[in-house]
Amino acid sequence: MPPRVSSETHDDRPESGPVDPIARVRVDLAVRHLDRDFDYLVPPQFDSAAVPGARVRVRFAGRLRDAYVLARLPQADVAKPRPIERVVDAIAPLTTETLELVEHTAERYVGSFWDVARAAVPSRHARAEKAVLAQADLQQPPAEPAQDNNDDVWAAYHWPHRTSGPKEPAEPKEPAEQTEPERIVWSSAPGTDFAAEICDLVQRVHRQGRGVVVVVPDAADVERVASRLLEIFGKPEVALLSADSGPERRYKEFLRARTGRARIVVGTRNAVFAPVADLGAVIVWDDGDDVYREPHAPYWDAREVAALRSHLSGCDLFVGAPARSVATQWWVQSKWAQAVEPVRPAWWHVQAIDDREVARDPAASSARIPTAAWQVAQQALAEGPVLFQVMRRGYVPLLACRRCREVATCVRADCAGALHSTSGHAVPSCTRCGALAGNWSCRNCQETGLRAVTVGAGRTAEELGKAFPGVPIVWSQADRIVREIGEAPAVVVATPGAEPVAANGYAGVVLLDARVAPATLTGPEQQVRRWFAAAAAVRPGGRVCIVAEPDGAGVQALIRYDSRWFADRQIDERRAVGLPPVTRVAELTGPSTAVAAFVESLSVPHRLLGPVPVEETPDRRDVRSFVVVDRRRAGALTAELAAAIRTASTEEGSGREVRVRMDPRDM
DNA sequence: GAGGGCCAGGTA
DNA sequence: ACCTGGCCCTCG
Repeated sequence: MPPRVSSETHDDRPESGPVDPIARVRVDLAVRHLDRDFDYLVPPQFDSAAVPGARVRVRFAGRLRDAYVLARLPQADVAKPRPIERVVDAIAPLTTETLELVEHTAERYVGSFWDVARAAVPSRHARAEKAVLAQADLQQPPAEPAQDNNDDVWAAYHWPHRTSGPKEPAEPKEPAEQTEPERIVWSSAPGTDFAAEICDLVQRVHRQGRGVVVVVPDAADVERVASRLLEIFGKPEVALLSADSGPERRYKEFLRARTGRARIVVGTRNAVFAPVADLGAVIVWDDGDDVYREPHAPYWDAREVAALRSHLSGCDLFVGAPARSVATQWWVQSKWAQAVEPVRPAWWHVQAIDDREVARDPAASSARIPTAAWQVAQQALAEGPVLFQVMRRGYVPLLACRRCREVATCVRADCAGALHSTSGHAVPSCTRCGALAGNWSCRNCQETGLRAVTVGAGRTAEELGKAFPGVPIVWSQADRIVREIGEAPAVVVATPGAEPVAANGYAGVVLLDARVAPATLTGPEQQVRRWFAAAAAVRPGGRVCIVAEPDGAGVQALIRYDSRWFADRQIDERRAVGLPPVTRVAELTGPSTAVAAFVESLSVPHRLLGPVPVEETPDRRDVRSFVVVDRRRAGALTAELAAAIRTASTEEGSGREVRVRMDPRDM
């Protein structure tokens, strides 16, 4: 990042026209080699509005384009800069702090400034801006926050530097004071409420008079955390940034944060960039969730952006999750962050049922649910609701030939989609084209009978309903999610992430489909994360049962309630094979010659994995390669890849089709 | 990416 | 002397 002169350093210049008459801008152009600085002249009428972080219209190569002002300078690096045409907003969307964050994020992920800025700033809405400006006069002083955290929400944790709770500064920090930011990762103790913990952290930051950003996986979590915060701080102090609130509302909330009216921001992924002045802390909840990876280029990761923000701005960072992620445990190992460990309560008990015995269990009424698990559920149901976690949604998501066990495919010759069945009496149908498979016969052996390969939540719910007559059955999965249930006994069947919140916790939790670990890099970590998320929803004294071999590392971690230990083991394994987070990785996808040319251009010492063909693009012959480097060389790697992208952008050929993804969550 | 300048080679 | 096409460079 080139050093930049800020306007503040030139206050002592003579009073002749605007002090720094030049705006260094980044223009919104779809071409990567033009993602660099250009200087424009600021006419006097725009002097006060064209500040760093402001959006302006400029003439570039003869056409009007949007641009962000990065800095104001006394001199341009060209003889005759063109003037800025106009300033777009009454309120500059970015602060100097978020501007810097956007730039560094683009650099880290080998992306363009505008691709990141588009994620950081919601689409402009003039009416929303007008409304926020109109509120300026009738702004009342913030209400005194209600103090209702008498009971210590951290009672079940070991904090590193005191008996409980984050450090409490005696007096508000001086802005100039350079104290080492506090970086904390915590994993939930069983039966605790993450929303209460987050609220406590927010209150501590707020008491210092500083702003705070809370990032959670989805809109439902925003709702859950915000409802508590609104109760404590009142509506004006809290801004909600989630995609499903509509463009006007969203931009309004964004500007309430930007103008300092709301000092607390709660939102999804993109909120990690929220322009909060005098930011005291960023709080991220459940960083292991894949939704933190932006699906569009340059594929930034909100957890890493939060870390970058803490690094750049010196704000505190709190990352919590039901289970320690490998990434945050790496922070702990490298002393970048400190861990807050849950204290395993005396009542914690996990029964692991070896599924090798399930097959031999004559009393098991389902091949999947051993007798011991039925008994656990039966006992717990006398006390309250019981959660069954299953991996697959639907009824029977995958069918196969009864005789030869070949996966059953669509009856239409031109469609090779797999068959599934949506209920006990429905005709199987194709998952791809929807065609009914009433007259199916096996392509391999002509058999017409089908058998279930996997069992979904629906079928499990049906089986459990028969087993526990009179007990209400709740079936929750992504497309038919149930958010909350009461404290009455109920059988709850849910897929990971769709577990309803039980009013008083679950009396029992049964983890099914736990036998096979997915064979991907982060598969075991994801699996453990799902188990902990469900198991931690058990109420004190409740029972947890997992159908898996008890000697697996993940199951052992659950039994000991020690996800940190599991993450440490994962890091050991990654270290042995030289994979992230011990190393850093760039994933290159595109036409094989172009990917090869990119790799060829690298001078940084690296290890190459691949290329392997990409299955997702059957129409094209794309390949994927992974460039693995020592962590210390990651900066050199991103710089060289950025140079390769710029070069390819000016050239003919397929180089422009190469996609770079830094540090993918899975490989 | 798109427009403009510039040189090469062809045409009146 | 003038047109045309292709290449490459710049764009502030």
